[in-house]
Amino acid sequence: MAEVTSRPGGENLLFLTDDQLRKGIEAMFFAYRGFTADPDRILSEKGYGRAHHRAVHFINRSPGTTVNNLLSILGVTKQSLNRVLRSLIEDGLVESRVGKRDKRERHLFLTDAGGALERELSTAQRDRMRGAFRQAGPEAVAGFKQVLEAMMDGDMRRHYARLKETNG
Amino acid sequence: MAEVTSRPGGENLLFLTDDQLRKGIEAMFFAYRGFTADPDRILSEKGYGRAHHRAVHFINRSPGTTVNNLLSILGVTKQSLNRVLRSLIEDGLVESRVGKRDKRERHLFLTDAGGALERELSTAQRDRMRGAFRQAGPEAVAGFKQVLEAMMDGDMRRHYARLKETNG
DNA sequence: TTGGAATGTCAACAACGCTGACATAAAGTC
DNA sequence: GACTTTATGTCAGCGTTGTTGACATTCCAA
Repeated sequence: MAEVTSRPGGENLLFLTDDQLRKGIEAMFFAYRGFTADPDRILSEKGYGRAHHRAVHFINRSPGTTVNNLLSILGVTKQSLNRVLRSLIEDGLVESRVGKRDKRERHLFLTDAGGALERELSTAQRDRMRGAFRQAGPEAVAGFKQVLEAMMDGDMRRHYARLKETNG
Repeated sequence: MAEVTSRPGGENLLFLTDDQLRKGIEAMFFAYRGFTADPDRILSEKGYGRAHHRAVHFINRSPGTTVNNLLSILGVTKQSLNRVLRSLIEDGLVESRVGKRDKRERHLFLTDAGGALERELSTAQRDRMRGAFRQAGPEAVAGFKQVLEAMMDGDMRRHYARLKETNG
């Protein structure tokens, strides 16, 4: 698989060799560790985990979102999310309000304390991302986002696209 | 944070706004789900998890590696890795050979069956990566790798750099 | 009004991180 | 040879976060 791959168009497809793909896979693995390292440290000090971070992040992004909507974004079962939400509500970081039109629904909001945790976590994660972006430069960042978006499953790409348009 | 940020050099640093960083963070989250989705499906059918995939991947990449080396690559505790290795050895996917020079060490190898599982998993993951790479194009892929490498912790970047030079 | 769909909660279980304590065996040191 | 350190592994136990199953509530449509 080390030969030059080419297509009718004549473009060089060396970047699609198994070896290049393997490097991409390992880069994703190692980079994701860095991506989560800083929030993980903060969370473990407070007795929370990554699932709490994700819930807090997306509630902050879409205040008033329902449990069901959060489920489809996070891609976990409602039972798994429920456990996390319960602890966040008990600790006063998240508020759950019964829906007005549909009383089955619970609308989720961050409290002031929840907002503070969200800022602490997102600041740490943004600092890491900013360092990487600055080091790599704007063209690299554009490519980074293109590849990541192409790697998503359809459902996730839809969620990503919707959130992209929501300024934070 | 919506203003244009600029530096003495005069370059436009709009790509470092909080909003752009937030998009990068969400892209990482959603893309990583896609990245692991296909192997996860295969693994769950066989009663394994992601930890087994990682072990099999890196043993394949560095046949004869020691448990200790694997630990530092994977960044988990020996107890956690041991649980995974034990099941892989019991199931005949991994072979553990006592070191010749240093008999305390165990050198790890994939058996034929282990190699077959590795190929099945890496083929699925490469297919996804290939689709994303092809869709995004070579310049985007170069940027993707630059940003990911800049996002890694120092230890992980060292492991990544060493593996990059090893053809697979 | 009654039955099914949607929504969310509670209980129990599995995978896989973690720490701590301890056993074994080999290497290097005194 | 005795001692210490290093490498590996086991056992026990715990926490987070996935999973499925059972169930209560609410809404809507037949």
